[in-house]
Amino acid sequence: MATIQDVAKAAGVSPMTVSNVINDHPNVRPSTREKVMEAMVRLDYRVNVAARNLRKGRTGVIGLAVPEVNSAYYGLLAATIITAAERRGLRVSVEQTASRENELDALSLSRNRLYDGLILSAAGLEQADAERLRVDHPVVILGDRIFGGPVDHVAMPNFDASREATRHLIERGCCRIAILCGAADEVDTSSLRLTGYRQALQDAGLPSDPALIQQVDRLGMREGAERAREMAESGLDFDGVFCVTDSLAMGVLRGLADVGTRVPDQVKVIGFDNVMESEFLIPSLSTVDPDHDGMAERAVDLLIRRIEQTEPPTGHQDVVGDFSLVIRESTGG
Amino acid sequence: MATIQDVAKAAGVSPMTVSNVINDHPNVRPSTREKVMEAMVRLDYRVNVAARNLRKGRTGVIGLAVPEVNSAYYGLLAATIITAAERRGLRVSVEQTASRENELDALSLSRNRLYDGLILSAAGLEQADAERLRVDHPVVILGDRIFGGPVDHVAMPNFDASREATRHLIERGCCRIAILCGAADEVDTSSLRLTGYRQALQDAGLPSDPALIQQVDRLGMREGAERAREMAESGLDFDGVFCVTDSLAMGVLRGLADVGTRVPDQVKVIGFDNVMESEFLIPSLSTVDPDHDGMAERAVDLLIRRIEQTEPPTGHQDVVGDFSLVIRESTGG
DNA sequence: TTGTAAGCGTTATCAT
DNA sequence: ATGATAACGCTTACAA
Repeated sequence: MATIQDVAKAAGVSPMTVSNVINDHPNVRPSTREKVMEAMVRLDYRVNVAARNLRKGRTGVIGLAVPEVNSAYYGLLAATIITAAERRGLRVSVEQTASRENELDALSLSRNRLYDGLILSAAGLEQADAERLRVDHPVVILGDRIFGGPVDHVAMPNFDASREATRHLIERGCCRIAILCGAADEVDTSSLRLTGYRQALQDAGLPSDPALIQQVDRLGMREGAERAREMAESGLDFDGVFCVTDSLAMGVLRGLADVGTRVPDQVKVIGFDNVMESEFLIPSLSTVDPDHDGMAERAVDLLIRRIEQTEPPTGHQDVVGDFSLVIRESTGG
Repeated sequence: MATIQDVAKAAGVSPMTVSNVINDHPNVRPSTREKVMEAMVRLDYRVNVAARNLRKGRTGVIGLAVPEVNSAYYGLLAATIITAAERRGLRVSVEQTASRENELDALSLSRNRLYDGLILSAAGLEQADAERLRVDHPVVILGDRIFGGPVDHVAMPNFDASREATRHLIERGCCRIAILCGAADEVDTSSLRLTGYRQALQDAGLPSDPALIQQVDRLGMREGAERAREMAESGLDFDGVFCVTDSLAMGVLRGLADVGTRVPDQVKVIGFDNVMESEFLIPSLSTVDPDHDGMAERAVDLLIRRIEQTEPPTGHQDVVGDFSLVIRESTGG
């Protein structure tokens, strides 16, 4: 493995000149550059990134930590962040955290030094963990469980969007609307969306029946399908379902089909995320379309700001994204 | 940012002793360890990974480069590889390549030094690029365009599985079976699967009608839906479709629904990949279920072998994975 | 059991 | 325009 020294020797110049050639510094005579280039090719020289990182204290790579990589939503999130970062000349490296402990690990600087900064999409962290976010390293949190923490934060428009989604079901004539969400024990995605749902019911003067609040362990397709079947088979009376994620909604569509319930005729279904798949489902899925691009852009911008500033972090931002509703067949087109 | 030196000073020992504590070396007196630990906590010491990498030449992280992160198949692939690597004590960092050029970049040692090795899921590389794979760095290729190259290689059972999938359609009574694949100009996923399809037709004594070979630009849902509509609207006579990916198949199901064609009654559809979603589609999707776990295990094993061996690489392996068929509603259950 | 010295490969600074 | 020197933070080899 050739080093800068080897190239320098081969080209008959100093290591510094080789470095200048590599980094496109201006003051290199064309003939010298030529010689060096030739030597680099001949020796098949590759820069040692570890050494460069050590010296520069920068890698040009940011980390993105997500709870799972095999999920429609996080896949979309990753793609969006990668695009936004690319525009700013940064590469992205995606890691799966899978557990709350791993989320905290991802934060720990020890793992972190490979990246100039970290975008952490946290599902498991709670307000109680907020203090542990006080790291002297650029971090932006994507998620809903932590506000006003010692860290920049980009969140979904959970309340407003859920209210709109529920209102849409009401406008389409639903009056027994169920919500499918996770255990909403504290401030998290599910509880925020549940609040929006409740508000919409109240706005419309509809009663809120606890039996219609359906909580599942995971927000995945399987859980959605199982619960939908149970709801139908138990004789629960409902004519609309607001699912707090599109994955849940995909499952619900399937579960309702299993028991012969027609969507949207008998029950209307709306999701949240506007995942790529939702457009192609049968029936196609009405859903909340968060401004993924805008939020990704914002998250990357915030992170870059922290990366480039030298003073200790201060004035942390809480950004809430935009959204719109996409109406498709599952609520009657 | 505290360094080992700072900790050493604070604890009244040498940097080496601190290093020994960090790395759990045996010969450290408990009382010394105590002192050092205390100093580390007090100074909030974190090891600088860049420096350690430079010195050790190892990172404990392997890279996984995929064409796109927002795709059901690559999401599944990433999750499977991560699981397999975790079992072997390695962390995985996922990167999106998006283009053939980026795939070659990912290979280039310059990017690569951040990882102990790279698993490259190559979509764009061709046999012509094989020589460029001759890198003195651990690499395992996942994909179908390169065989017998200077690199370990894990491939899907493309031919056999496609033949089985097509045969299944024939057994279910289809005799005008279309295939939806990418431009099959050379050795790649699409052409291998196309060959299996042709073989199955021939096995059954069915004619192979060129009009039934439908090539699309991308193997995504949108392309599947558009092409299915075109096929139906153009009056093409077909009663079965073998899609070379589940994403294509998802689109086809949607496209056929758009034009009022019933699946599986009028047309049967089978996919390839057994992506998470396929179980929950309406109708649920019959598909080839490759042995994802086995292949991931194999890829990680091969990579580790290369990482741990010091001699120049030799005896490269071409591994082909296992598969089974999953029969669901889209071919009549 | 602990410490010293040297070097991993690169680049910033300053000198020539 | 080019080069000498030192330093980034860590660990291996060896000495004490």
